[in-house]
Amino acid sequence: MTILPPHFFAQSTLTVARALLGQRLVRELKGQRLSGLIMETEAYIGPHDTASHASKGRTPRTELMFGPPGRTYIYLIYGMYYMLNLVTEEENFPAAVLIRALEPLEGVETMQRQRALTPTLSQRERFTNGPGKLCRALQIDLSLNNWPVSLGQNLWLEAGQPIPDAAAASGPRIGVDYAQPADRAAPWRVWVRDNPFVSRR
DNA sequence: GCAATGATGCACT
DNA sequence: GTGCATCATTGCG
Repeated sequence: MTILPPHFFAQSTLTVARALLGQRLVRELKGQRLSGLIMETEAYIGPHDTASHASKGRTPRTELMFGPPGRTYIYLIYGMYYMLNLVTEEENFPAAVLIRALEPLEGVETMQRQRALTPTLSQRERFTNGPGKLCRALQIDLSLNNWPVSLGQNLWLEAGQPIPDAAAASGPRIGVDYAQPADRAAPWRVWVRDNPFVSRR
């Protein structure tokens, strides 16, 4: 079992977004392992990407995106969902990868319980197929903000299942209609083709 | 099947 | 006061 090291996240953001597909995200909760393989990510790159929070400049909230790679950037959206990002590239260049979907592997019943799903929504495909949903399922909140993910505690990544190029797809990001047209159209969302755990079924 | 909508807290003008 | 890197439910047909 190999924990992804800090220099993995120091690469270009698109490289990291692609390389994260198939890697295993692990959450340790009260001694129990919850984990899943990453099936979908999105890249937010640099100070001029108007889809990125960092395009507004350095603020207390976006400061982490300007920080060193290999840490989390987590924020609350719509008053109720957390988003999990991993900071990439060198310090002072604001960039991160949003984790959008997982295939749940370990702790599936715990994830289901934390999502408090009704029976009609109890398929495994629905537990973690969206950025807000996976944070709820893995109990990821602001207490994990700015967390170094190479320590192998609380939250980390392990080498998973390599995804061949033929199985990887890319396209425009989701939920960024407020961005400039060029940024809205940039194919910076990456996912595993025909995978049932990807968001927006 | 789909589109429309309400929930809900906080960063930022 | 405005606007979110979302999701589950409702109301259609």
